[in-house]
Amino acid sequence: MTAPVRVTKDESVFTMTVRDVADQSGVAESAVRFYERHGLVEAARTRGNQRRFAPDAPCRIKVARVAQRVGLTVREIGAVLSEVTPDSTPDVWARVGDRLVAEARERIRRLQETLDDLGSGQRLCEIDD
Amino acid sequence: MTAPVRVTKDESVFTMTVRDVADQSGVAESAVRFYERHGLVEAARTRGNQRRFAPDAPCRIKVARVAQRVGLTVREIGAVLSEVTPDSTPDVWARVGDRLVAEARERIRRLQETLDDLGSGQRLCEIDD
DNA sequence: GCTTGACCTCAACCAATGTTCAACTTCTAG
DNA sequence: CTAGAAGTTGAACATTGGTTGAGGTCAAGC
Repeated sequence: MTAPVRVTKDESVFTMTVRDVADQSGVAESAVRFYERHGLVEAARTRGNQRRFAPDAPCRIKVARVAQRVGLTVREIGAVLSEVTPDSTPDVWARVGDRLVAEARERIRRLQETLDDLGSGQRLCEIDD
Repeated sequence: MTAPVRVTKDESVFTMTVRDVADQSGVAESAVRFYERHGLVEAARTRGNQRRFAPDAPCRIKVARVAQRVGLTVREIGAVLSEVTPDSTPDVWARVGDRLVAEARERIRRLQETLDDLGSGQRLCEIDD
């Protein structure tokens, strides 16, 4: 053993620029920075203070966008994604998926409820919140 | 004919105060004023500049809230409600109901689409917007 | 050495949907 | 008639999810 081995983190995986992540995830650079500030993705910094993202960043952002579609706030998405690391096993991702499915079902359920109210023959202004 | 007859508008139906409307529709007074500013409800003014609403105001606001639940913006709701007057026939209200039903169905459809994507076995980060 | 492009931060702005506050005015009941 | 409850306005604030712009830095190529 000649050199110290860094077990915890290989900095070299942090290679993607903001531009790269924006392109590959399909959002604006400003959004990438916004998501980083809110903890959805993590970035290392170069000596010149520039962000460098790991290759999982675009994926995380894409998942975040799906999560937004089902109605999670950025804060909630941050919490969900904080459970996932680059070395997470697939079942961790599966739980994220489950969470999104549950959320989507709930939204659908509530909308369907409203829809049922609307079709109930009840007069519109008598539908309660 | 001794007195001029006002055929167009009987001001005397505008009797409800902001407080009345807020109570009967279940929203805050500030919201009632907000909705008035955005044209969801109309108010006459007393000589002292206070709002007086017609009895249909709470109903309009309740419908507006249902409309919000199905995803319409205040602007859109204003447009929808502008079709309805106190003397509208029931079928005008029915069309409002239809519009809300259509909107709710559309939202449900889109959510269901996302849900299907989530269940498709596809990896999360490969779901497109 | 200089220009160019990509990046940085921080602050301001946008839209939607209200709420809250201060400073007044009006209405109503006794 | 007068006190107190209730109404008025406009501006500022809050929250969510970003975008835009000014002013500054950094690295590379000519």
